[in-house]
Amino acid sequence: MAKRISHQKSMCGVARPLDAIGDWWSLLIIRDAFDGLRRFGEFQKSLGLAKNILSARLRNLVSHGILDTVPASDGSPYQEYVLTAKGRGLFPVLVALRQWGEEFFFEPGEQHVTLVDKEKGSPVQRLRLLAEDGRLLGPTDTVITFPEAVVAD
Amino acid sequence: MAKRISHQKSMCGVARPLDAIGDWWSLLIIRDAFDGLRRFGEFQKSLGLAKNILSARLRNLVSHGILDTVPASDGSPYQEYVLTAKGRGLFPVLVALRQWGEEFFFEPGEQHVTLVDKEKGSPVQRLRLLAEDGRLLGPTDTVITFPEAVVAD
DNA sequence: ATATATCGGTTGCAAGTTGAAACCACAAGA
DNA sequence: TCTTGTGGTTTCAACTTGCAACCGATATAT
Repeated sequence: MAKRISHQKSMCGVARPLDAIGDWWSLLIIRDAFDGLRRFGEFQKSLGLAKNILSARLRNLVSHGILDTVPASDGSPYQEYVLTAKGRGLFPVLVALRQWGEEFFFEPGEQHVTLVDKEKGSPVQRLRLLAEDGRLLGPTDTVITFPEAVVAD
Repeated sequence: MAKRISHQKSMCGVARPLDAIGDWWSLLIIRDAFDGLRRFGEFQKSLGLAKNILSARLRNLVSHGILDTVPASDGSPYQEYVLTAKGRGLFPVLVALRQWGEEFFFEPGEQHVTLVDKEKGSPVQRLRLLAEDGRLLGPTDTVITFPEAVVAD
């Protein structure tokens, strides 16, 4: 089942997540879980994937601690799949992906749903990456390394 | 080559991106591109994937307008792969994934590289999602809909 | 009691994808 | 000339995907 990354060098902070959610369907399952879906059949109907695949994906997500199975909630003898804290931690990933999709994958003017602030109904801002001192950071302003203990400038 | 999603409902702002970068390697290639890698051989050495796969992935990324091929830069008769604006737009996605990975995929105390502010060398803050009026938003504070379509309760 | 349906899967199998290794074309160097 | 390095393509066995059929447990209808 595991995609088998044999590469140590790649097992960085980006590669490890991909090992858990790096396939196509998993993120869509998680997105639906954020939307409140919990039952096998709900996911299957929403996503339209084959049941064996859904079964495998759910099992994989549970084994990675992203979803958890809880006995039931409404009488039925089945289980439900709910996001763990780790799973809920994927919220920024979904938002980032969605914002990128909205910016580059829709024609200007093409009608589509978007992420809005529930309280006000107004669109959210873009995700922001801030430095420790509050400066807004872009791709060229960061580097991947061990944080310096340095304080002096 | 395309994973062929036939599901209209799924072709939302999350699914469209996944159609372009939804496989395991593509994001790692893009990550390396952010790190300054440009040449076929550099990607191959860094990632350790088979050359045919790399070739296919690069072609796919170029066809999606995420990478662009430029003739050469240092005399060699080959081409280089550079991020387009669309590709650079993936920066928040990578950051989100990395921050999630750092939070949940490393033992507390396990040594690992992280994203730091290039200027100061200090760790960056977590990505923030802000409402239009500046409130910090979490998973339960947002909903996916058409903007302004919210009904008062 | 019997038939039927629904839910949450598993199993079988055909088709598609992946990836290691071999091969190829071109250019530079010895 | 022969060798090395770069940037791929081709080949082919192994693996993954996904449709469809099946299964067992409950629920509902007759």
